[in-house]
Amino acid sequence: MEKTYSPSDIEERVYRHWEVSGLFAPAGDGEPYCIVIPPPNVTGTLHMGHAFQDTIMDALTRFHRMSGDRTLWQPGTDHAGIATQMVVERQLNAEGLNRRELGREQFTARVWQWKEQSGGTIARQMRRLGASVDWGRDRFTMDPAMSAAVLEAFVRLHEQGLIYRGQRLVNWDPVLKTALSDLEVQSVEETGSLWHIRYPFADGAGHVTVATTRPETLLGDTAVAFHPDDERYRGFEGRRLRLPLAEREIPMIADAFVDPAFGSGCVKLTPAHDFNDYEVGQRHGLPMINVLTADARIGDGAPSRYHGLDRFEARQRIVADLEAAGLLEKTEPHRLTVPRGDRSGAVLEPWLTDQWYVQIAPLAERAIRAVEDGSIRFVPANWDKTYFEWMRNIKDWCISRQLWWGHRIPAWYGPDGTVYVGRSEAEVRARHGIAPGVALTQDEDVLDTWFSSALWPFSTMGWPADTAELRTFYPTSVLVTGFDIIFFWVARMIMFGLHFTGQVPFREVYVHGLIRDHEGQKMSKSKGNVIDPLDIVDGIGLEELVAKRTTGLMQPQLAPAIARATRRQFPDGIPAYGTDALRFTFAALATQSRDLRFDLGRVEGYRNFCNKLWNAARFVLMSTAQDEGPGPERLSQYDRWIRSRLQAAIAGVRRGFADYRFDLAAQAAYEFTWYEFCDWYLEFTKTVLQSPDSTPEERRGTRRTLVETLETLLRLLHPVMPFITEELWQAVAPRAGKAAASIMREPYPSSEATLVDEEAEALTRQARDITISLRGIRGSFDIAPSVRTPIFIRNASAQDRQRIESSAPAICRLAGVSEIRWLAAGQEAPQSAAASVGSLVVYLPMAGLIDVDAELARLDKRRSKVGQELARAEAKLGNENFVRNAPAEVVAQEQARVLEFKRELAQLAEQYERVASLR
RNA sequence: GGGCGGUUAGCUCAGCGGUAGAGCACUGCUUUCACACGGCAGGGGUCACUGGUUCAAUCCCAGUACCGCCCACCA
Repeated sequence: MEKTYSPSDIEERVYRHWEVSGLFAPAGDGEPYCIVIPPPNVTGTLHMGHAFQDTIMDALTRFHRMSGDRTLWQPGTDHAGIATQMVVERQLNAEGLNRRELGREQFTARVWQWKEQSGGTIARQMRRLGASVDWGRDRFTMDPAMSAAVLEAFVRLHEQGLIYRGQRLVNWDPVLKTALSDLEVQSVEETGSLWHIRYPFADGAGHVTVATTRPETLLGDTAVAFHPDDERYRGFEGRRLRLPLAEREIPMIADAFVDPAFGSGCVKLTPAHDFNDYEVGQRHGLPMINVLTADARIGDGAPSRYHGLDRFEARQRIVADLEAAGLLEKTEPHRLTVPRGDRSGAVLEPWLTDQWYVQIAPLAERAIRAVEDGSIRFVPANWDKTYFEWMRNIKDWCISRQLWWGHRIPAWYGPDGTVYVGRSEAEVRARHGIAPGVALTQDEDVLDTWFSSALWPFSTMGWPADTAELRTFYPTSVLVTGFDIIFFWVARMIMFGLHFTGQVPFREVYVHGLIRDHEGQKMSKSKGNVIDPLDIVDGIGLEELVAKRTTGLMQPQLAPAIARATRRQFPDGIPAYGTDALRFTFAALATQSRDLRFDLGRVEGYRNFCNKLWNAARFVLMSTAQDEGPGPERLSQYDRWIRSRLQAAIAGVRRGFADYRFDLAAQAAYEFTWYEFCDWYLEFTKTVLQSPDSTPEERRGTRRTLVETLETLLRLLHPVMPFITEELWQAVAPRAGKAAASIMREPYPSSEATLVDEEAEALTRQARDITISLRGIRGSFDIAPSVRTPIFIRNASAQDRQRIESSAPAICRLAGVSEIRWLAAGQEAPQSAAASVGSLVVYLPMAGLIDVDAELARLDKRRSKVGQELARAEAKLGNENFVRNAPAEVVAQEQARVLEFKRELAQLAEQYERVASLR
């Protein structure tokens, strides 16, 4: 074995072995356990957030698989309608083409081609990250079977009256020329203007003033409203105004929606271009005048001199015309929230169109109840508040998109405009008796991508058929997701799951934080702070990294700054840390926080941990390469100690998994491995294995313990660090009498109470405390590690003496002790430095070497610390309320501490005097 | 406007009604036969602030300040 762990030699080979051995498929007849992957964009690449999420899902999957559950991690990808279509359209633009020229069929063929070409990236990345998904069940949301599920869901909802087509205001993206759902609208606060405009009365008697941030919509105004209780406008209801520029007459109306304190208390109403105005318009039966076209130019509803103007040009023109007419009272700067499309970034328009909607209230009601009654549990629990908040205010879901890439809406229109919904044109014709000669045209639109995503937990299992998968794995066990898609995805899966299957889609939702860069910034291409997870695994040179970050930018002018920052942060590029180090970092990062700062320094630390484990295994293998042959065994106190500590570590890691606290699980595993197994136990075993005094029985016991502890530890670590543990396990397991194709299906360790050994722990604790005290003294006097000295111990009871003698070889080895001598009461120690260990005093003689001042300073420091503690403890006990009210064991503990402090202080004083007398 | 978080060592974060922790960084010693991606020792914190509850508060409660996120129809 190499001295240094080299992940690149191992990972791909090990993964291939797992995959060809079919180890990822569900097996056995244990309790079913299932996670469906949140399907990433099929043409995308995995970013750090995916890698993080995949690590958690894989750790859970491996944990449950090893626990004997029939475990399925269901993989798949998403067609990502808008995102993918935009990418391909951009490709076309670069070739001087556009999708309209190509036509629908050719265009979608082109998208499929792009999907085939780039679709393998994610699978490759996931393999590299060690994801143990069942590749045999890989799904894509536009696979025939998935599409059939979408069709079925749509038709059923329609039949049940839960999908309807209607004309109403929708969020319209004039760049992408499609409707969007409320969720796809980003509210961005921006600086604009507030224009105060005079609307003259039709009878020429003065005017009212209205304030607006969107003067161009004036052309579509159909009323001006004020608050019914507003004294200033008492009796104005029904008065007619002459709408400037459009020269139409519009009424004044009263509606409680108006805030009298804002501006003049009068608001213009444009029911066709504003959601509020629309509602007021509905209440008052106002006409709706559409003045915008699909690409947000001024259209037919407006006076012809404005036709064809872009909305922002029109705004300038209209303000100028108003000013010329003396109707512009004033203009003020104004902060306002602007709705923008989350994909295009374009300012959205509320626009009157025909769209398909899901009537959401009946679905939401059940979905709320499922979380209220605990059928679904959020982890951390607080997220249910966010969920309820949204679900209780939810509105109907606009599901039609004016795109070509996606599931086409299964609706056909007859020549008279009648709408028929069905699974196919043939079905529609048959059901409605439409003659072959009558033309039917299918709806041009496709469904919102999230419509198919909402079916994912059961469509991947074969729904609407009643399949074995569905019966076995549905409801799935847990959904692992970021909080950013609770509304987009989680809520909709719950609604659809309950509606179509009558069951929740998952029992738990583990909501993790979002991976940000080391400064807490969101990782994004335009910020230039993106790290490809595989670049951490395999490493990347600086130039390549700079190139990666600066090519394909939407705003190429950012490239130099990004290049500079990258060169500063990674002057030598990124070294190859390996998958396990990255995965361990993710696990350790998975606190309950919603922002998780990713720092390469931590990866380095956990890479070192991998190396530590590697070398520990190397040591175990070397130490057990030769043995005494079979025979009786005897476990030393150290053997019993590490076996006992291992139980605590197992319990800690298991608790972490059970609570979705991967950070705590990682910490428990790390601390045991490094601070107990490596730092102490491996050192202890040297005293047994390298001492001529130890018996064959003892050697056998220690060798067995070394191997068994490491073998168990590897299984304990495997869910988080699959590669290194597999590689080492294959070497170590045979020494423990085990052999298997993989560690993957070996049982997950469980904590066994019978192996907890208080006596061995106490014994070892004492040996450790003595060692640590002596090292402290040696450290403060700069005694070279090679110098060995005798020590003296005072106050040892017969039991202490027996115990310490049994630990003597370890103390001698680890603390540079040549010999342990005992001081009888009243017997003087030679010139020494001293330390208290429980009731014992340990002396380290320093004949002639002792630095009197240094030792006095050291004693002083300790004395002041102990003195402070003592004062605090005594003050507590002096408080009679404490003694009366605190639990007896707390009081007793405090009393014990006082005794301990007093004893140590006395010893310190005595030692101080002895040392001082040497001056 | 509503909702939800956060504030603990230089940095990133755990923790928790009763002795304040880790990683990284820092200082000193150390290349002895698992590991220098190592070992040993060490420095560093009035746990944001103010009140309250309690025998006891970093922890529970209330308020304040600052930071952040989400939702929302105020022109």
